[in-house]
Amino acid sequence: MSTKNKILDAAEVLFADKGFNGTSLREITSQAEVNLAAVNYHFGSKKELIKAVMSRYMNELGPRLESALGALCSEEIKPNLVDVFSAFIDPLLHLNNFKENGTSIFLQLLGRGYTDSQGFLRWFLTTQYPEVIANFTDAVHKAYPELSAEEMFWRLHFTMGTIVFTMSSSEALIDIALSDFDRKVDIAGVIKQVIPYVAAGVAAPIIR
Amino acid sequence: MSTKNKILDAAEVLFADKGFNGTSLREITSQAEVNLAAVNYHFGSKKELIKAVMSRYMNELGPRLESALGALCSEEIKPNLVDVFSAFIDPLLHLNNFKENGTSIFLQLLGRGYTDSQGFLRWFLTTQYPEVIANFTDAVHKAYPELSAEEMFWRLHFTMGTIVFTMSSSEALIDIALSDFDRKVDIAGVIKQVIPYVAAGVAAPIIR
DNA sequence: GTCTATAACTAGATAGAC
DNA sequence: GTCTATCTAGTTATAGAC
Repeated sequence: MSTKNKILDAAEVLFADKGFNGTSLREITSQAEVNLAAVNYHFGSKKELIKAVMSRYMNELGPRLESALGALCSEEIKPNLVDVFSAFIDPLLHLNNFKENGTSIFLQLLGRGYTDSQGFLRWFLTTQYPEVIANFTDAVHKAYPELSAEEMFWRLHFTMGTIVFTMSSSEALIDIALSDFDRKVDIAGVIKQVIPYVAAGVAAPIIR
Repeated sequence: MSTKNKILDAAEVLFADKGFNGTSLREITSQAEVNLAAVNYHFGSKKELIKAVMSRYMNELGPRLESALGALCSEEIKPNLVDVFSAFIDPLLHLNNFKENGTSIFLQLLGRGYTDSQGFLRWFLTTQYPEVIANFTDAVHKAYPELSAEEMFWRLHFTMGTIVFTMSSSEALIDIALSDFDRKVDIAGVIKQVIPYVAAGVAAPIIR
């Protein structure tokens, strides 16, 4: 296993857990069992390392998400919103094959990127992967054409917030579900819980 | 104006904007135009300062929220979920009288507290202000008694996520609404947009 | 490519004069 | 209660030997 990958593997777990600001290069390199200087040698800077961590996941997720949403849009019959959100399940869970706890780590990273470092990751995703976002809004529009572009903007953002925030604290939620309700859930279980919620939210009556 | 309050006023804005980890005591004291050592003199540590910032808001919000939710629970007729969530509007907007942009700042701080510093603020709120949470779950239970305690737990967490995440990035959202849709919204407008969404989410059909 | 050593800087916290 | 000066420990990043 290469030094570069050792760094990426250690960094993503620490970033997901403690945020980008909250994780030092020293923690990463000692966890990865490589020399401190290796990060700057292989990636140039901490910021570039963050981009590399996210890109590795996006390159895995993006094509699968595009084809799942694309299939939904090209069907003859109109999809419903639960179908649209359900299209995310397989691509997201596939990240668990790519990497242990990959789904959970990726979604936590996404949440960190939105709140840490004042939205630099939002910029990164929207400029580097705009086709994923376009695919999604197309699918939602097909499922719910009455929704205006502005309403769509608001509701998609609320949905993003729900998912990302839930996943940022998914470990705590899984612990609470076990201790308070004696219910053993994993990340797939959390995703299945959240889909009816966001689908209903997006489909809510429009009040003016 | 006392040094203590000057520090609190400067700290809350910086914390909301850049997170707790992302804000140094040096930034706070220079913004507040007080000496660096004053934070440790008046608050003991950075962590205690964070608690003091949150307490100032919670002490303002808590009683108003309790009476608004209490009124709803003591009514003869069953409230609906939109009423329950709408009970938050006045107490939250009242924070704007207490402090310029108080509503926005408080909700951003809440979001920071959930994601920064590995949930220490969640612990702080649930242990220091449990009656606010109990009031809310009672009101939701009265509006939607079919929801099991476990479903309630999940959906209230999703709701918290939606609100808090939305407010963390409310400035960006308000900018986008203006530039892309020529719509001028303020923080009250964002709250009114989000209520139908979360009410529908909480009221979503239960799938097992 | 990988290492040690260290530069250059920033963090939170404190001792002690006033 | 407020200041300066400083301590200790942390940070990212780099120069240069191997």
